[in-house]
Amino acid sequence: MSQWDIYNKNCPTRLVLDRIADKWTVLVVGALATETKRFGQLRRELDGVSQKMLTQTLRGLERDGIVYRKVYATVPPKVEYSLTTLGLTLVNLVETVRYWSEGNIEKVLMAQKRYDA
Amino acid sequence: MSQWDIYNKNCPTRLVLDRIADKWTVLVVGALATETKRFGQLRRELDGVSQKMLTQTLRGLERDGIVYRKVYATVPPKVEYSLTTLGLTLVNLVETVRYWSEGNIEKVLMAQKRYDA
DNA sequence: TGCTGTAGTTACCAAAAAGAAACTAATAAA
DNA sequence: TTTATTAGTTTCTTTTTGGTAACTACAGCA
Repeated sequence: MSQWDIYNKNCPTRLVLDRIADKWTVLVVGALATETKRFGQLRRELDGVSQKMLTQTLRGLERDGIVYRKVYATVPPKVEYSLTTLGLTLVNLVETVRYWSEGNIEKVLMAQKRYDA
Repeated sequence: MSQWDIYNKNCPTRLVLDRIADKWTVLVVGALATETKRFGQLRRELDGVSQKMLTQTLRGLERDGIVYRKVYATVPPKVEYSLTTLGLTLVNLVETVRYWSEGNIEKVLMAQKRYDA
């Protein structure tokens, strides 16, 4: 039993919850699970993400020590993103989220149909 | 290899991702993991949730077949919420999220301090 | 000479999310 | 007779979010 409690409004763990219970976070961490990738690669992979949202998400993850950002001082710029040790501990979690979503979508869609009727 | 791909913008699994990669969803499912609860109980447990957000979250989860809502036609009203079979398959996932948050908050806070300096 | 490519930042605007407060119904208790 | 109770809904307002477009640097290529 720790001092932290996510059910308490003022507990800082709420901030962590906000970060990882986030669509783009799940997709970014999943995309970086196997290999280092450049900004443009991520942008293309995360279909539908805007440049702004991707930058924001990556900055947040970098700040939280989940993603490592390596900048090459070249022109045109080159920036590589990878998971930190801490970030790697999230991989299992986000893959479970993905598998759950892809594995239960049919049930969810059926439930929605039933509800809407 | 299924027909679903969460990395595709138009894939309906994105909707499921939006639902479960959500702060209140994580907390609600966690709160209902062990027992059926009434609306007011949930409201008190989920510190900081507004009535409106809780209602919205519960409706969404009910629509997706994750939460079951049982209404007693009494006055004052009584409504009980519980997890469906589908909802129960989410319990492990949301508990992992909670444990990760509570277990890594210190590392995250330290990383933030470093980044902000 | 001028166009392309990369990984951003910034400003602006529209849309959506979320908070606050007021209102409901019928019964039981004070 | 008034009041409290429960689980909402509704309206209004504020805040946050997110999208679009414009701008940057400089090397390489036609």
